[in-house]
Amino acid sequence: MAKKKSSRAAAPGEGDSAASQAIEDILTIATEEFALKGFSGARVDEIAERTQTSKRMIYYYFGGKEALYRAVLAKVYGDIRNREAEIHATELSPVEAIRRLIELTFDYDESHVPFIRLVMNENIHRAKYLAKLPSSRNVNASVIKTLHEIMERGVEEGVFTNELDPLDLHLFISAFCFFRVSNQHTLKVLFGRDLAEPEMRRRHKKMLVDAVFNLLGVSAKHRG
Amino acid sequence: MAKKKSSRAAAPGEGDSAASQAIEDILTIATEEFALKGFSGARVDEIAERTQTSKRMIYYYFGGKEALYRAVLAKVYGDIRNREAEIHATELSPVEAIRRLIELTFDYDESHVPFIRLVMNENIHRAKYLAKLPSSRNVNASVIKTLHEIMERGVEEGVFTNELDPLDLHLFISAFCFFRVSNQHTLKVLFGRDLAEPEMRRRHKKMLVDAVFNLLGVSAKHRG
Amino acid sequence: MAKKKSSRAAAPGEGDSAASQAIEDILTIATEEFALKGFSGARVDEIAERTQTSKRMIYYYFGGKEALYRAVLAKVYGDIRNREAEIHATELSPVEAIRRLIELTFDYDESHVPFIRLVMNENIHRAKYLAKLPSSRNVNASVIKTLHEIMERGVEEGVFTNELDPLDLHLFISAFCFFRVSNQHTLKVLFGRDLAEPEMRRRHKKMLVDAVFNLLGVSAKHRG
Amino acid sequence: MAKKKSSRAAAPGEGDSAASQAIEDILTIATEEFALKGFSGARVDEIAERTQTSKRMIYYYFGGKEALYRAVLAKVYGDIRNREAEIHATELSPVEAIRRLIELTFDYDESHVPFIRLVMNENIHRAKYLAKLPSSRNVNASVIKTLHEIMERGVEEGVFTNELDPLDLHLFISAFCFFRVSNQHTLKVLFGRDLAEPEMRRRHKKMLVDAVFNLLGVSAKHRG
DNA sequence: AATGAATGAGCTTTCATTCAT
DNA sequence: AATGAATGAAAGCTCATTCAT
Repeated sequence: MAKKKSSRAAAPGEGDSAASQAIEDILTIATEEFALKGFSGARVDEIAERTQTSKRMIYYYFGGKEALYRAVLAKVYGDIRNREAEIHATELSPVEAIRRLIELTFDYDESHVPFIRLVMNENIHRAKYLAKLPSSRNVNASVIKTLHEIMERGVEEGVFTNELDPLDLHLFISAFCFFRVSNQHTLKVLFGRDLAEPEMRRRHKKMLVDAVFNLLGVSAKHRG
Repeated sequence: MAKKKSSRAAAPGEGDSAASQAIEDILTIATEEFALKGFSGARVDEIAERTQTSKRMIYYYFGGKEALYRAVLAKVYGDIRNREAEIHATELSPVEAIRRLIELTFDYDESHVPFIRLVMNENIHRAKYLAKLPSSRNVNASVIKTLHEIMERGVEEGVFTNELDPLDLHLFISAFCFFRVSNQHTLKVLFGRDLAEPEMRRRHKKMLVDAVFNLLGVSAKHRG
Repeated sequence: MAKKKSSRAAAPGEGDSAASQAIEDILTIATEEFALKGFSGARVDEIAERTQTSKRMIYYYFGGKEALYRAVLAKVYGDIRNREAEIHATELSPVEAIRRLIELTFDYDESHVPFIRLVMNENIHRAKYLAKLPSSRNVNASVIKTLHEIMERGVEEGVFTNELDPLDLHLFISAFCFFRVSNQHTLKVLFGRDLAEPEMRRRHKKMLVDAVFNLLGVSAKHRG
Repeated sequence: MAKKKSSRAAAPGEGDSAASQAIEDILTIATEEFALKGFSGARVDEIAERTQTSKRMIYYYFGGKEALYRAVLAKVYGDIRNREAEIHATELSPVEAIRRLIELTFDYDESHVPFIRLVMNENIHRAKYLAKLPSSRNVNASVIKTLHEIMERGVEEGVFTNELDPLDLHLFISAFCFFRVSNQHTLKVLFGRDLAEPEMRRRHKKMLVDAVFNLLGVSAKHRG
């Protein structure tokens, strides 16, 4: 890599200097390693080896294994906001917004295995590291707000005939989407079925959408 | 070598000798430690220290850290069968059997946090150790059979107007029950709510039962 | 094996009781293991496992690893006497006696690899254990005496025109016979040749006989 | 990983940095220890203790006990080349070259006990580690070539009237020189004689030279 | 006389981290 | 600002041996 760059400015994390690139590189590899092996299972040596930089740099830039792990956590939790922004709930009918939200969650979880695994790992550690993140508190508040808004509209329009706690609904949706991915390996061993089978995927997605519409009391004719 | 010892000593838990007791003791503590810290995070030293026996004995009885972990895994997965036996599905009406099954799963997961955490840990390790257990394959096959039998009866009696894949339904139920416990810590940090709040527990349980009855097409009058 | 024998007499090592059989069994396996891995490399556990008896019995009968090793050493060094008895030097002409001695040594070493390896191992340990054997001192004295007697006769008869120190000659013969076996593995790696090849064997044997006759000043016509 | 380090660090001994010195230091002590106790008998702790560096450094520089042992092996086998270079066979008459070669081998083996012991140890391990050395194959090929060249010249010049396989002759010479050192301890115990006694040394050396000249068919007048 | 169960001591190895420039 | 070299502490594991009957 570049040895000497005269301008070494840029706030940590956004610049394009050699340093920033190294940081990005480390974060990418670290995300994979922590997701793959968990916090205790991951090895600083191994992360360093897969990186363009040296082990020493990890300490230089991040301070230690835990700090690196926290940086990884902050990154992946930050990425979720992008998902929610994509819903554009206000532009859709309540029914479509819900359907969209579920499908997005379903697909996001399935395609972001490292994120799922990091969350699992956090729970193994009783969210110890997540709790230390300054950004952690309000990360998911927006989902709740979005859900709340959709449900309010649905009730007003008379399509949702059942009121639910937004958090309950969020958990209900998240649980199934998350579990399918998080527990795929034990499920594979126990039942000999791969949850990624396209047919099963489709069935599961539909089942979840149906279940949510049922809970919200959406009549058949309103489901489109 | 150690394998032979292990299989002989740790065998069916009938004995009550001092050895059997020590083994039981080790298994109990090890279950807690592995559940608490995961496989990599748990320390043989620490398990030994909390035990009546010495670290050396763990190697004597089990052969190594991994073998001990596998014994723990075998134990907790074995315990699940007891839960299922408690359902007595055939003695109940289909509706009651389903309700019973859901409530039992809900309660079991909530009251067996170590089991939940061990399963999480297994998934972190891509079910590597579970796959090595000779008993792993048919552990959960019985749930599927039970579910299948209940659903068949429900359809025959005309109370279930919707047919579902038993595995799909099992996953649907498991996901919510499991997720509430497995992800309780990140959820607590993110939403500031404790999922063990009695009110929320009740609401969640009811929500799941409702959702399943909806999926099975059970009319309001048949739900009791 | 037999569990209880009423008569438990017999001095250690010669009787035919169950105990004696067990001792013999242990000695046989121990010889193999010590020859294979050396003193430090051999494992009491492994010896016990390959034995009909238990590890505990090794301590019961022999007292410990070192004592067992010494017993093995005593046994294999004792066996050598049988070799020398087979020479019947006095019944042969000096030339034939020498030839016979060399060929016997050559063949014995080649066919008693464990013995060779135990001697190597002893030298690794600076003959520490051999020195502790009560029988060690006079073990090989007889070879020297035999050689001395043959050479004396040869000189008297005028067939040996050169006088040699019997010990020197013994070492000269032993060295080549021993080395071919003891160093066969490194030689194989270094030169890619297996010293057990029949042709090479024959050549080596002849070379040694020739060399010794030369040293003893045996003229061509007397060599037969 | 460590392999990389090892091969980089322990590489051609040209460097004189602190690291190189530490490596040299470790290698020296390790050579002694492995020669003294064998591979299994030697303790990493003990090597470290006798070293200027720590046990940890041994793993840092070499990667493990086995790797260290292999490095030791590579070093001592490499040193032999220096011996052969000293012969300057081509500058000597065939008779003198042979004499020189024998005397050098005789003296080298006697003054390099650790080397002898390491070779013994390798044979205990069936040359397992030597076989893994990339340099092992052609180490001794040159001796054979040298011998071949000398013998060819001797035959041409009419001083060697007997043809021999160079490898056979090499083994013949090596056997005696090696055995005198390798088996000195058991021989001391068995015969009560120290092979290092100056008189015996001289006699043995002469005996070997004589024996070889005899095998090569060198007449008395050509021996100088 | 015979033995299953237990174990202290010490082994090799690994880990995240910091020194020194 | 950047880094190669070094390391204390502790991890998992193995060994010959002895306890208790």
